[in-house]
Amino acid sequence: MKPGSDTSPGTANSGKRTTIYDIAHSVGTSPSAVSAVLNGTWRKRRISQKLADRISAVALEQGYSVNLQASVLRRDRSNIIGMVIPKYDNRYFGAIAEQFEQGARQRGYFPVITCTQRDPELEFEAARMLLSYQVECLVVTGATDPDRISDLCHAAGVKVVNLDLPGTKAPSVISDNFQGALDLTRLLLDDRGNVAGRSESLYFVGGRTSDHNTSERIRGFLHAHTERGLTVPQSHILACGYAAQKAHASLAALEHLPDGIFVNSTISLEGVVIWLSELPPERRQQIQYCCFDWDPFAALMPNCIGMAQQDVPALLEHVFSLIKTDLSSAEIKHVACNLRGRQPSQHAGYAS
Amino acid sequence: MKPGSDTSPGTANSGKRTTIYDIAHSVGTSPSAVSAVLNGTWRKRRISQKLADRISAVALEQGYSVNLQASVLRRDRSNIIGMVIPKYDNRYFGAIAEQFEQGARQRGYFPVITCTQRDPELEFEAARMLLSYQVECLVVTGATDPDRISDLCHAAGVKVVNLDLPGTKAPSVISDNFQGALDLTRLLLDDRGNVAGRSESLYFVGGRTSDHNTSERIRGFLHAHTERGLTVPQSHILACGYAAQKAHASLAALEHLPDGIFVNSTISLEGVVIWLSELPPERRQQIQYCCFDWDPFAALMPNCIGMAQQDVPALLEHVFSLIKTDLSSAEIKHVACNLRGRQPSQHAGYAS
DNA sequence: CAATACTGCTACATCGATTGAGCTTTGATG
DNA sequence: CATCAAAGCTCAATCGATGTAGCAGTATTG
Repeated sequence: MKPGSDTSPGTANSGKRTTIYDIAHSVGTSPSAVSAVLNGTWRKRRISQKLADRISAVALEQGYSVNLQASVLRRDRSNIIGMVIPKYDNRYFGAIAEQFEQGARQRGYFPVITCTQRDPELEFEAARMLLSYQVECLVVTGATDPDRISDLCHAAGVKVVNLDLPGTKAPSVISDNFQGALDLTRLLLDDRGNVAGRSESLYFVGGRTSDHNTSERIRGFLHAHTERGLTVPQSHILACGYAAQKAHASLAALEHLPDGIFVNSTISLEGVVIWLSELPPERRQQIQYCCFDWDPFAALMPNCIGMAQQDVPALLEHVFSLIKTDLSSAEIKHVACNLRGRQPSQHAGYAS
Repeated sequence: MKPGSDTSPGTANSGKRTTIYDIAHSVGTSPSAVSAVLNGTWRKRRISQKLADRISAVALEQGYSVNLQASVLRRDRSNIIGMVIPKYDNRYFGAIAEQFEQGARQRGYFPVITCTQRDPELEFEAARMLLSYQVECLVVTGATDPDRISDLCHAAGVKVVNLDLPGTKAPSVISDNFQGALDLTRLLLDDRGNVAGRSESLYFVGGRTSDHNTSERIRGFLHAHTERGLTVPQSHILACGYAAQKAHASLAALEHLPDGIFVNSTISLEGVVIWLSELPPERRQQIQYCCFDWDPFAALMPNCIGMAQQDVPALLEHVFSLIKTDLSSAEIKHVACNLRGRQPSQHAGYAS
């Protein structure tokens, strides 16, 4: 008997958590036996059913739960899988976090997610912290500088997968931003085609040109214009960052109103929608938009003609299979988006 | 030198993570000194600046990071603060998770959040798991059976606070659901008052009568009717659970259309909005609704006349102050909601 | 009845970091 | 030159769980 050798007077459970030593003491057996019984390896360690039952009973009665810090320290595996994510409070990242947890738990991992507000320094610190907690694997989502984190993980011998934004030093799983943006832009151009006298280029709002997703979406956006013989002036690309306020400000600064807007994310869309709501109704009704990402309410707003929903289950499926197979090839896996156009009934009603 | 006594040939960093023993070996000093230097206690342990510098340099070079499992095991404090939350993917819980993390980090804690899909068994298991990771404190959010978890925590000597749904065995911080629902219902009744020939009771959609929040909101809903001399028939309370599909189904089953709906959460609202979108436009325009909880897009939908936004920063402020002061009195702290009515410009435009 | 096999358990080293209790060495003081 | 203090370290126990090695007993076999 090593720790807590003080033979406490009444119930063993006063103040401190019960350990296998306490239980061993109560039952009158050894800590090894208690450990074996409580972690399920007791059959192959030839502990009798009788002793096992007594130990289980006492453990239950004393409300024992393993100290995983000690357990993980001793074993080689921690079973912890970490995720770094920029935000929780929008549908896309919320769904990623939620489904990641589910998937991890199903596969026997304990998921720990850290939210970093798109702050590069915090991203890096969070990754360090997760490594200190001995994660076996790290999923880095929407990081501004994934490669720096990949280096950290490689040094520690920890698997990394990038999700949503690609890196060059670890395998990445991302949406097919080009194709999604292309489809979405076509949808918007088609819709506008129904209205006579409009041939100007659409506007692109939100995101940063420095980030891979934004630049790919812009490429899709431009391509859809090109294939119809339209040119997009620089002034129509408002990659003002993701924040709602910035999108709002960019639109408010325009000299004349656009008739169609490609919104780069639901975060930016919040600004767009507020801006729209401030316009006089008759002007507002002329302005259609589409948005990359999906939100159930945004999808039913009057001026929304379509959204590109990223396929979160498929993205995560790929992440987990990469983790299992341990491909460290830094390849990029593209996953198609689901194009969600407006339902006919909505089109007829809501928008009119 | 205890662990890893094998003098590796080339770089120390081959396969395994570097430990203080590796660094001690490289520098030619003791693990104690390395530990002291790397955790900042070296000044009071009288380690020279010179040695400290050498150790730091080697640690950086070898990409060392503490093994927190070992560190936490040894110290009495883990600095981990846990949260159990039902979902991430709606604005309310997303905001809670995100701001909880921020607040925790600011206060020097390491936050670990677990999402339990409103499954009572998973809630309990998740709490057990967090206890196993030696959390110092647990915030239980929206749990179906918070008292069971409180018992568990008390047995382990861990502080608990209930958030969003109250319990009887630990202090709770919740929104003032009665007042919020009362205000919201008044808003909706006022709005309807402008339209001639409507005097029927509103409908209440979503949630479970067994849960505290729902029953308080129903109480507020009923009170607002009573104070205007209106009676609400049982058939107008559709507490069908939170899921969007259930709300949709309940409304679809109605014999004639309601003219005003009180929606119990944005999750239920998703179903309501889809149901609305399926109605012919002329019927749809007659139906106004309000919703407890807030969502930036939902707030701007044509038929939405107001939302009650729970004050997440204030809720969390109370949670953290409870944790600090350690009041184990099982009191319930009520926090007022922000009533967000529709802006005039929206009213005029979007809804018409 | 000795040799062997098997059952049922315990002892002890170990994981990596922390920390109270020393143990040298240097410097200052009487 | 002894004496004492302080500076600058190292030793070794410890946190709780795990698992290998091994020790008693009992049952089986020749």
